[in-house]
Amino acid sequence: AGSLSASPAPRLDAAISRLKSPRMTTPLKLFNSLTRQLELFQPVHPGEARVYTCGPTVYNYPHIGNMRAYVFADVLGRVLSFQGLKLTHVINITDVGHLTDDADAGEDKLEKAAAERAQSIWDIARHYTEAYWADIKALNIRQPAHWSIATDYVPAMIEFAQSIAAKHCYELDSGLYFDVSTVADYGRLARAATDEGEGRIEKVEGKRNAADFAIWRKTPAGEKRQMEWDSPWGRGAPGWHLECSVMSGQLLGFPFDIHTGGIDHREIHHPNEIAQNQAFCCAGSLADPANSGAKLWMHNNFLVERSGKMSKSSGEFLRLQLLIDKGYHPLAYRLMCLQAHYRSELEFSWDGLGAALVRLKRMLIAAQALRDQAGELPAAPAGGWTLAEARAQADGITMPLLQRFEAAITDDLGTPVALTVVEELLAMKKVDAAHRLQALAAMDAVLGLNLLVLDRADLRLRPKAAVADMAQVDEALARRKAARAAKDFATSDAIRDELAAMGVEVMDGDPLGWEWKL
RNA sequence: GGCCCGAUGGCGGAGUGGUUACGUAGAGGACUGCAAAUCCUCGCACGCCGGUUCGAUUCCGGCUCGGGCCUCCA
Repeated sequence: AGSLSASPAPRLDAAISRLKSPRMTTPLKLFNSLTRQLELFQPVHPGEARVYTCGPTVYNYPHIGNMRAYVFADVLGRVLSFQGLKLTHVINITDVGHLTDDADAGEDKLEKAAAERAQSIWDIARHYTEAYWADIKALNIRQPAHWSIATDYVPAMIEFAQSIAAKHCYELDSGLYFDVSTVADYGRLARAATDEGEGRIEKVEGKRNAADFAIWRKTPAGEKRQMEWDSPWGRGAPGWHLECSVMSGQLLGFPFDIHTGGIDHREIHHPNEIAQNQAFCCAGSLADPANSGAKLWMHNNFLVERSGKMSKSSGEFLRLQLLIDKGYHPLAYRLMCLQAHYRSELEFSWDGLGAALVRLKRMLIAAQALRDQAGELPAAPAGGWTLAEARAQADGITMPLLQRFEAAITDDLGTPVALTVVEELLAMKKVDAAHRLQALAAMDAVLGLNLLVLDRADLRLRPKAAVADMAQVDEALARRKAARAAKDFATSDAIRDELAAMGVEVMDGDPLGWEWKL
């Protein structure tokens, strides 16, 4: 019903204009995967924003495509903070193993990795958690309020499962299963995931519906796993959908504002999470999906490669550390992500990453000039810049730019357009440096490119494959400098070739002097 | 087989019913002993066929091609 009645746009506009008057804040529009529409963000708790982000399963290194999800969630969090909301962000770490093949059998990924490496499963999890956190830091992703570690919540998961078991679950030999027919509107997020039969879901004997999923996985008789817990349904491990429902509910309370994750989760993991939330919530099976757990579900699209989707199972994959080893600053990758809208697929290529690096370099050069010109910036207010504060500091030149920046960023996180506003700001040379620097600080608080902190020289990362050591480079540069001073250009040019062979490019007219060639 | 999405300049990537995205690459200029870097300026596009419209890259339909999910995956 209502499919051809009034489009949502006028209602949205009306709501926006209502909100606009009292405060100066630009209303935030976000795309809700549940309704597949832009919606006005209205916090569950006034003045607050509570966000849950599906985090990594730590049995392997994250690849840069994984990291796109956290760059996206970080920008979302920064925008919410920028709006003056008190942000509580949770990212989970799934250290309970997932299974290697179908949903209900097969090897546990963590157990498998542990066996292959002859290490404890806990060591494996810690190792990859730390690798993930290193990437988070390198990408200038802000620390969430909580990193929720799944294994810390197993008792809570059992409790949760017990509370829904009678009405919504049934037990099989392999575990406790959730009956998706017991909740209203199952699969609304995925759109028509209720179809049965033709799917490729492997049959589990006894399942009532093809889409039913495990809440608790029993350890097969005679086997012993490194990670297993006692439960009313026998020794085993929680199903992975359960983890997110429990941790988000415990740390943020139902209902909370926004749940984020990769677009792949829209089809299976999140519908199942929603079903669990519905079962758990007071209204039980009839609860509206949109009111049971998160109000708003947001999904970032994939980073893709010509060879297809980056996959952990396809062997070699792109790690952030690989980019760094090749001499690309990690924030160039962040910028690459920001250049595209989070809901669009983004094509990865080394050329594209190089383009982002050049762009970042030029932005930094301009930002540095601005810093030199403007001098000390007044300290940022406690808790960082908000829109209201940035506007209070703005003048006739920066105000319109700030407004355009806000318009872009509050339109479902329009980072590509927001970046062009930053560049416009930077290009207005010799005009009102102090105000421009303040505006830049506010904008960078959202984008997180560290434009006020990074030095251009920070981008000069030595590629791992570079053959020359610094002593050699310095020595050659010194010799060349002497030759140039003596106007011995033949020698000078010969040394330049020598340096080029070492992977070093000289730049005489540039304060930096030289650069590694990528 | 089911569900869904996309197709924009060399590459990446926004947006719009009638006018400029932007970045990078490329071209020209300034600077430089030369080159590079930097700065300035400039070209370059809207998959195909219909329809709606005064007008469509933008809306509708079809086609072609590409991709995703349906199995752990951001």
